[in-house]
Amino acid sequence: MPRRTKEEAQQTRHDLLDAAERVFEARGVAGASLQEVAQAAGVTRGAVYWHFEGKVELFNALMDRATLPFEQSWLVGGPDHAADPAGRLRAVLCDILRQTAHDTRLQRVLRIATQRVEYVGELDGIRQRRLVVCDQALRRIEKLLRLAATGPLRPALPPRVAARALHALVDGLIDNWMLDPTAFDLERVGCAAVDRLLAALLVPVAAVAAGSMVPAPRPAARRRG
Amino acid sequence: MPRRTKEEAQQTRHDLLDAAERVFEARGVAGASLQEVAQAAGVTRGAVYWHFEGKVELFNALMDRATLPFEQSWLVGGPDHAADPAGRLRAVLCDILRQTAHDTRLQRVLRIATQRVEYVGELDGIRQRRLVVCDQALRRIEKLLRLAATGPLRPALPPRVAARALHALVDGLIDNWMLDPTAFDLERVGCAAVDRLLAALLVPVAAVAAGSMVPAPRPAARRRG
DNA sequence: ATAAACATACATTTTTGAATGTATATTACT
DNA sequence: AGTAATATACATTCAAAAATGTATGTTTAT
Repeated sequence: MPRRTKEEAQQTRHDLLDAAERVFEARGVAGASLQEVAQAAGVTRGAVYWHFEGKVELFNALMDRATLPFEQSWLVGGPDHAADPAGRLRAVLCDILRQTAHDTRLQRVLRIATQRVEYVGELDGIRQRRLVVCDQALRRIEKLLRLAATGPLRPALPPRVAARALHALVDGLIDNWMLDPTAFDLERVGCAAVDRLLAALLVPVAAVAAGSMVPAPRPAARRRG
Repeated sequence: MPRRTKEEAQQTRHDLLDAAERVFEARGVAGASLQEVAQAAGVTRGAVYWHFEGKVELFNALMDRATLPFEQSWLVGGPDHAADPAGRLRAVLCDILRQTAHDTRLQRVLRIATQRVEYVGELDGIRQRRLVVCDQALRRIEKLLRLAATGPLRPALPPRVAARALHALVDGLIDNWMLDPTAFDLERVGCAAVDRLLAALLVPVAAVAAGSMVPAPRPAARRRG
């Protein structure tokens, strides 16, 4: 009994995206058939092909719905001009960890993007997407680091390198936690780790003048040991 | 013309694993057909089904060949009882980064394991495998941290937490670099980041007594704001 | 001679894309 | 306001391709 009202049609589209999330997480993007997705949504394949060109566009629409509001809330919004940019940076990074640890839907989409899809062919767009988000995050972190350096703090590394380190730490924490969420407390352990790295990256001017506090790590090998 | 000598048969098996590496990287594990793998190895599907039960066992054999020598060289071997455990820890972590940046075959297998396979169904064994390696690495790092703490250094965090942070940093660096190897210099940036985090994790006893050097990061929220 | 090390052929299953059918909202027209 | 016309929102059906697993054939080392 087709031709529901426009709102019902949009509801069907929404249901299809929800179903796709569940099916993709359970069976993988390549392993899932559109038959399974349709069945999980309570419709037939005809509805899928009406709303989407095929599996690729369905997947992209799924990622759009999940990541578009995501990016804007963190990477665009935020009064970075406020005082205490170091504290602001810490808050931003820890919020990401906290949000990831608590938001079930976010976890599902993250799991699909990192463990349930092959970055190949037309689905390689997911890699491009991750690169864009990564770049935005790096810019944001670097900007806050530079702002922090205008106070009584000095960066111990070039801001770009320091930003890369912070981003890699948060990314690695989330990745490891997604492999086994029972392994450790993402928010608690993660925030502690971010605190430590931030402390090492933004040192008081006095400490910089007196030399770094590194416990005698031999300098990086230039060319030969 | 079958039934070559035993060595030739083993060579065929080896060729099949090589071909699988290339095909899996190019088309993804789910997206690749055994026909393509056989063709890339210069044989037919009959040879594949003779040497392996199917795609799953082929994939597992591929991972075994790549990761088994890997684990033993880093996680088992190594005179950790030597002096300067902090320097030893730094060397181990930076060696991982250096090796990853230079070993093309390692990169290919890493890319397959992280971007070319869906962690689902029978292929979910790859997740278990990553968890085992992760656990071994954590133990090794934690052990070295404890050894380092017997000297004039004190860990600024519980060793288990500190080990998790170091591991996540290295893992995140490698993951980000694998997304776009042209984005930054893995060895140089990575070693600098490891140095900084190590410096923050292993602080001189005097600094511990005087309080941490954190630039006033508000303490992690306990329960509510 | 026998079994290993493949190649070849075949039947089955699964999925896809498209084509077609159809009932109902919506719109244009009066 | 009522009604025909049309586009919408699906369901159903179908043909074709592709991949898998197996069964069987063939050659050669031992």
